[in-house]
Amino acid sequence: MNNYPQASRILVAIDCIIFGFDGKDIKLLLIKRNFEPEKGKWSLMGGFLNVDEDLTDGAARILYNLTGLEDIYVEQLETFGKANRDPGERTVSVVFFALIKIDDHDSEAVKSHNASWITLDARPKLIFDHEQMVLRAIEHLKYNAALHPIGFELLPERFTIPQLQKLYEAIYTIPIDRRNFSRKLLSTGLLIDTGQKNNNSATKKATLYKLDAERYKTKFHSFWNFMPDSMKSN
Amino acid sequence: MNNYPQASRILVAIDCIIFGFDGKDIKLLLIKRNFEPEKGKWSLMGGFLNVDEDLTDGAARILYNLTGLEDIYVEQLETFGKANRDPGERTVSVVFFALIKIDDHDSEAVKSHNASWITLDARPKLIFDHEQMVLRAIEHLKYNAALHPIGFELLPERFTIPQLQKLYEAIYTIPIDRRNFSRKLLSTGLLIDTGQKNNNSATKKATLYKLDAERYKTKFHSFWNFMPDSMKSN
DNA sequence: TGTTTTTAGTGTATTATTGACACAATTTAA
DNA sequence: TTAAATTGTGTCAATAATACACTAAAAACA
Repeated sequence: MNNYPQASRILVAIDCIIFGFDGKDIKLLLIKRNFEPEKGKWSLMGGFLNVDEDLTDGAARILYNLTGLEDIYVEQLETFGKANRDPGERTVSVVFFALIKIDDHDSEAVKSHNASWITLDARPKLIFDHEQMVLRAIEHLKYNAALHPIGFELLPERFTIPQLQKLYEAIYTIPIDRRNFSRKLLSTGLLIDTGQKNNNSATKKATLYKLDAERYKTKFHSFWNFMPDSMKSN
Repeated sequence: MNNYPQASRILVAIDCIIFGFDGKDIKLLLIKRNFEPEKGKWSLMGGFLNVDEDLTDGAARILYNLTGLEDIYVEQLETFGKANRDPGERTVSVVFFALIKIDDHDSEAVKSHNASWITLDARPKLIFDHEQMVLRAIEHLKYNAALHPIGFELLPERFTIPQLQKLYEAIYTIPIDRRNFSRKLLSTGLLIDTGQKNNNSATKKATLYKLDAERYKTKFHSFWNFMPDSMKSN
């Protein structure tokens, strides 16, 4: 069956931007390719869409292969379609944006793909247009973390408000007032006090919170103001 | 040259959501297909990406063919990739979101494509997953028009604040307080008073404004608050 | 044991923004 | 001239954001 005889069939790739947070820096999961083409160079984790596979399933497959995780936070980001973006053959790439809790991933799977967590500002040169994809993903992260509660996806199940603040300071590379930040976050009603305290701390132990899963789901698309207005200046 | 022998080549379609505003209702430019497949049914304007064509050029080509316009506001919206979304052959569709000044389009081109402007809530059943695409586009319009100055793309070069308000009321289907809306819009500094008055009015003539093009360009990505907080409720 | 240092948690005064509403001005038609 | 419709501007109270001060807890160390 061929309803569209004159149209071009094109390779459809999937590339994944995977962000993590180690408590101090935002990190990217990148692979050093031990396969052709471009063997030995750094790139995003990717693959090709199969002809009988849903696009979202393709992204989930690639993410699972690299991280061993099935319940990752994923959004479709943008499709990159410059005619010459892959010198090997015309390929359109659908880029996905993923946030993971950095300690949850399967380190065996990561190792077998020759992948590493790399701090954002220490990232190497990447193949093709992958650097543009990363820039687009950083932009997306900054934009969306200010409006929607996606930051939590980068933190452990239980987290403290100071941890959350360090995350936001890493995303926006600005200092944030501790007291105003705390008030703003607590006023969303998203945080549930677990009654536990953080033991990692060297001094006063901070309260551990978890997400109010119900409220998170139903209010995810409300606009919040997680960042000071100065971030969104005119 | 074939670097990826085992990967699938897939049709890549481009579909365009084209919004207009007639002063009263938000409208969609839809085509009644006079070609196979699905002849006689309604659909979005679309086509296939050529193998040597940039994705954005493909979208511009399709938009130009239908509207005769070259300087349309276009964003890439989302790529739809369910395996069975086109029963004819596996096709991935990249959907573009376009806003046009409804009086600017070439009505000959529109007629020759068998296209019509159709009010949003009077739209017919569409082929394939085009209804989902439209819903996604409406969501995008509502979300982005509240934060960024994209509404102007739907109005003539020179417009009045009451016209602008009617547009926002059509997008969100809520009444907006005239005085607060005016204050909010003027405070953005985006509007330049042309000194002219609108003649269409039956009573008091409203001031015609135009966009401050410089400020529009440089401040486009700032966050604004074009809608009352109640729209973005917790 | 108590003092110092560091980090966490809560409070408050000032300023800016928003929302609700009143009133004056302009234009056409009766 | 008057009435009706619409536009433009102003005010006040409530709310939210910002800048800052103080108290509490925990560990290190004299």
